[in-house]
Amino acid sequence: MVICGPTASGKTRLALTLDESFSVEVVSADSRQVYRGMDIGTAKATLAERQRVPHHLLDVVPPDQDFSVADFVKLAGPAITEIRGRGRLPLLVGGTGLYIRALISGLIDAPGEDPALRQRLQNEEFRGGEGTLFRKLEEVDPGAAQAIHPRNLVRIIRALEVLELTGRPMSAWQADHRFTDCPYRLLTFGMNIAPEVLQSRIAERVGDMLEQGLLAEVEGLLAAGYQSGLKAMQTIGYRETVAFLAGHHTAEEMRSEIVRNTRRYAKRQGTWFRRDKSIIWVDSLRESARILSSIDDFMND
RNA sequence: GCCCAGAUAGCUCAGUCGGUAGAGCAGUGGACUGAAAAUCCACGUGUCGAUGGUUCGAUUCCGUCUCUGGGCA
Repeated sequence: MVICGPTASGKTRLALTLDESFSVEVVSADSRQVYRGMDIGTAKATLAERQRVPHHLLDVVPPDQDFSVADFVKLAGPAITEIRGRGRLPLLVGGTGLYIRALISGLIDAPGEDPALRQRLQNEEFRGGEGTLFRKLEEVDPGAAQAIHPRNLVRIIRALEVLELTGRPMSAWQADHRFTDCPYRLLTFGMNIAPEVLQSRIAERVGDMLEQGLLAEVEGLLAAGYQSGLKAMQTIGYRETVAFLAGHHTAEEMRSEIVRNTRRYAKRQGTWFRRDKSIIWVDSLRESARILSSIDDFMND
């Protein structure tokens, strides 16, 4: 089973509720909760919650180690197999849409990132001026160039990287793949929550994080040598706090920036999940009966 | 009480030598195949403070009023 939805929509709470009726273990599908030491700002399940229900894919790498979708898939697949081996119900819970999709439907079979190559490409764009890499992509992989916006440098670089590493265009890899494999029988719930409710929950959660010591957590990470340039430190809540500690803005600005960035993030998550027509949208507070009966049907089918 | 300056999009403001107006931010929608809490794209009608006047036509000019800021008493 899958529980997806925007941040602060109550996914974890629903997972814990389901544990009362089924014997579940949670597999977290969250690109930030994988980092050790980043607890408050990523709203990780508490230790008490983790004692009640086992959680997987939390705290798997230190913040200075790169982690990607592919790493997630490599770890989550076996975790699910193990849980089923124990006769328990694996519950994939998280807000990182790409991770969920990749676990369910796989990825193209191309190699992972090559930091040196990416740096080289980045430099090429910088020296040649904006649009250099896109023009190159149009030449070497017109299919990918058509699918990628000329200013989306991250994706342009990835497409060029795949071609350079494999000798085969990204668009060709994608044409073969198309997200068709699915080794699982799935029941997917999405957290349905009114925008106004979500907004106030986000503001409330940010307040809680600050109260619980987000500042101290970030100071600790910086003191441990995890610098602000790391991908992990670009996480919402962390980058704004780093900027505050550096004196770039006031405490109040920091708070409202975190809230605003979290809201925008939640919006992007909504866009991602809305596209998935297999999701059963539920209001976890009011529809627990409906959720349980959906699960019942699913189990007995 | 008197003088001056403002009042235009949710906010900050620009502008219309009289022909019903546009930026930034905020916001909304969208894309997404190894950076995904990342990255990227698209979207701007609002009694132009109220009211009377001049005018073919007023958000724009003139009068009065209201509110806000500043100054003088």
